[in-house]
Amino acid sequence: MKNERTPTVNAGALASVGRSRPRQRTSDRVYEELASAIRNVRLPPGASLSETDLAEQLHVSRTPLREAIARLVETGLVSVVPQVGTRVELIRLHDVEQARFVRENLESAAFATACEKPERDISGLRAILAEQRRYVEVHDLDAFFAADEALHARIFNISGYPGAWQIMQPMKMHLDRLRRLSLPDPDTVLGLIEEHTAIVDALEAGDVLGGRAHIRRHARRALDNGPALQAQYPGYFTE
Amino acid sequence: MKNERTPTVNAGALASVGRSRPRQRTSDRVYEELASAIRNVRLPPGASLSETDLAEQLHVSRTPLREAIARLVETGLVSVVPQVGTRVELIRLHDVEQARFVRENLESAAFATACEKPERDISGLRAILAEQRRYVEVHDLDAFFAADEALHARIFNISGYPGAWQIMQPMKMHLDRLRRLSLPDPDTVLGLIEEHTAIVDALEAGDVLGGRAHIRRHARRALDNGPALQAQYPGYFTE
DNA sequence: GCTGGTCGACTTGTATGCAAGGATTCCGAA
DNA sequence: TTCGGAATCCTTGCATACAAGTCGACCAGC
Repeated sequence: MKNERTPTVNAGALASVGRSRPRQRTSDRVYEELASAIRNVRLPPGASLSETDLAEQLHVSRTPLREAIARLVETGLVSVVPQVGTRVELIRLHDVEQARFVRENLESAAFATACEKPERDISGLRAILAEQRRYVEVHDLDAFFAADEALHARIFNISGYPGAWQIMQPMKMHLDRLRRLSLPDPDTVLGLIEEHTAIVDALEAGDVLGGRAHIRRHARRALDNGPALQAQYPGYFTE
Repeated sequence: MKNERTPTVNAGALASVGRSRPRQRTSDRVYEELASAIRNVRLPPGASLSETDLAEQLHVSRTPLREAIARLVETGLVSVVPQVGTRVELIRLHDVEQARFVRENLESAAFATACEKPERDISGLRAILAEQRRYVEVHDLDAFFAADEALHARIFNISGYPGAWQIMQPMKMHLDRLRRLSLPDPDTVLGLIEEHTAIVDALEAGDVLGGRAHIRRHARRALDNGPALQAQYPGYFTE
């Protein structure tokens, strides 16, 4: 492998903008690539990752690849056993339930805080809702998923605790894989939009209790599909 | 630097048990060492870390050190600017406030859940409380700090959501540095014990509202000292 | 004295080579 | 046929060499 600092042919379009200042490191690019692949279940749970093979596929050496893997281990997305192998972590419903607890309570608290803000601006949320409906019509699940994230992030922004959303990101990856698996079901998608609408309505009305109930239902939806998905993809789960 | 796979002289006793199976990797050891040093403010905020120097001090090569640093970057404890340098992140009170929000709400929710458990066992908590009082008498702040962690972890255990505590760990590091700085103040320590006692009492009595109030006060205590600590250690803070 | 430019010492980023250990496979013997 | 053992392949872990960039100091010219 010759030195290819800026390969003209770069496998995989890079959606992320990248920090402007330091030209994005190879390590970072690899990390984004792998994390995205794992979240979208393009790299399915249980898939084994060979460092040498991956390095060759991504046209990088093992060093930056290993640093990316170290970060993925830190977030619990992959596990590496020293002289045995590296694999994408299986989905543990128990862990997902823990993540659900965290998300439900934080989002509930953020919602309550947001309701107290007299200057809260709902228009952005409405726009995202409309956007989501469009994505459903054209069956663009990935865009729908991204908009879903944006909507919840916005609620945290309004609450004044955007950091809480950021903090949840690594943990949420586990939840996201399950949600991504359950997305092909049309009923699920419609239900999600309905709940989103209800949440935004409650926020506009300042209805704390009602909104919390919707958030609670929203957060538990993914987990409800858990057993069915486990039956459908038995190899993706453990315990 | 000769190959020293298992150095006989290992700087710094390692409290963590370590996964039994794979003999702890050098990278892991380095990570624990650095993370602990940063949390205890032995490596103060703003300290610059030279990879070559650090590697020499720790008797390892740059490779495992860099992997440890990559993980520390992932948790936001250090920042590295490509051709400039690596430094321990300064304390941002804004970030600490975000962490406070997360901790207060999660702990509050866990407490409420724990109160519902009829079989909740308080004896362990009482034991930790007694332990903490002993540590105060002998002025062992680090042990006091560790016991503090153990107590809160136990509450999450009782609630049935130990994972929520685990999930908070990386974020809590930021909060911990502030708490560690405010620990030398005797009033602070006594206040902490008092609040702990009140929380445990409330848990025993099943007093959800009372307990939540104490937890709220407890979580905000560290932040209250923020401005004073910022005045005392101006170089440790930013923004 | 001040300013501009160049050189050098330092930083991190990447590639590669080798070492150590586990797992599988294949062959031989019972 | 079955069981045992050894060798080989494949895995990750670590160390080192080199590349690229940034910052600062020093010196020359104005």
